[in-house]
Amino acid sequence: MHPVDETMTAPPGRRQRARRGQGDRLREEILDATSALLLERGDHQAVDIRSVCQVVGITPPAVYLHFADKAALIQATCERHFRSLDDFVGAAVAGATDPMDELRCRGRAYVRFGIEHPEQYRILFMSRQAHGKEPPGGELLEACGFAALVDNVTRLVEAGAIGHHDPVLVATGLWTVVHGVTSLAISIPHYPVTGLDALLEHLLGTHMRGLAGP
Amino acid sequence: MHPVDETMTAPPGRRQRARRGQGDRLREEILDATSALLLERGDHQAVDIRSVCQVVGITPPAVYLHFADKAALIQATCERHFRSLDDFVGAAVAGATDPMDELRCRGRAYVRFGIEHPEQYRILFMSRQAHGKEPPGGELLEACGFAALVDNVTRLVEAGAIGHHDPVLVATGLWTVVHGVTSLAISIPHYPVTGLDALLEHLLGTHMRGLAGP
DNA sequence: GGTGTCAGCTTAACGACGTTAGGTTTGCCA
DNA sequence: TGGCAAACCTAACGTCGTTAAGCTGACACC
Repeated sequence: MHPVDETMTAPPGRRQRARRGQGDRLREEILDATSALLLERGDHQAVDIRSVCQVVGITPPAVYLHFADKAALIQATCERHFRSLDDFVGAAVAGATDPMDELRCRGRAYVRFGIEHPEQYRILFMSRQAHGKEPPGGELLEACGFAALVDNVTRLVEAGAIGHHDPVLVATGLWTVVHGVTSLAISIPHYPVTGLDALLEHLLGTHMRGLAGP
Repeated sequence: MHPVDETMTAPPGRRQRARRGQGDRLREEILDATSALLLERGDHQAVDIRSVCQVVGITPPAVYLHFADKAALIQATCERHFRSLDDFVGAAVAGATDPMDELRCRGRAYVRFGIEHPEQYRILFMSRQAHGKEPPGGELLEACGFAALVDNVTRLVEAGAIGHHDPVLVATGLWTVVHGVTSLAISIPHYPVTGLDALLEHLLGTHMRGLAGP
């Protein structure tokens, strides 16, 4: 005699408890559910703990066994999601003909990834205390492929394609530009009036020309 | 016989009701209180309606006679605050020697103003639905002095200092760059590693050089 | 096979917040 | 001097994040 018909669609209806050492499996399930709800509702304020729990099939306090609070949950969700940014940019850069072209591909891919995942981008790069006590060389920069960007710039400097600048400064400047585009595109409706692609190409072109100078 | 000693410090203790046609006066007082709390707590989520009411000396429902909801209140507070941006930039530009220098002053002033009022900047230019159904030529652009920026660029084009570009495109690009700096400076601790002034000058210099080209 | 233990949850509830329905006071005009 | 509407209050609802305290079932051990 079945106490409950378990042939139904999985989640709503009590989840079976994890095995002894498998407590961390729930953590991943919570992240999955949060990710889905974040995508569905497009706003982390609209994602509430109780909804997440309903999807997973647990009760609210169980969340706090794996995450300190809601902010930590949302943050972890976005960080996990953005680990794929590096791969995404890497794939976009694969067909680049030279370091200069590579840099442009990098910028285009970054902006595209950000715009395709606006809420995650907002939380990671536009929220208040996103990376409160992170050390200067924090993992956020790695998450957004900053090391690869610096490497790209360094190759350009060595090739003599751009003047003798500090690669870190140049890379930070480039990141700032593409972030500016991404950030405004996410937040401001009807931005830019002139068309996003046109603006991005204008910015990349202008910036590259400026870097090539003295 | 006094029901309550009204010689105390004004706010906590019932506010006297406004005159017949003066209901809008309360609106301004609510905005003042919200502004102060926003500055004090540095986070619009930490500013709650009840605290605002306590400062003003009213009860929560009175707020809803003047603002649709909390978001509208916060939004109105920031918009009112940012009306001074245009003046601030204008003052910074007053001593400029030529249109090119003026443009740099404009950029520096914009970044400075944003960083000095981070929470307001975040709400106005980095929040989700900040300007939901605004028409393309919305008032937000005016608030940030976009018209003056376009004018500045137009003068540069006419003077032959930069190539024959679309002034609106160039202005949008410049706005994007300074917004990128401001936005990251507000959100990311330890940004930029190379120093904020150095980065801003690098970006402005690079961009200007790029604009001067073909 | 029984039994103790502890990871892995649950039940129940607290306190704060945004918001609303409905009442009450007060200035002003006829 | 009434009446009316603007201006505000009282009281409460529902939701949310979060916590204290208890249950339960998988596993190690005898």
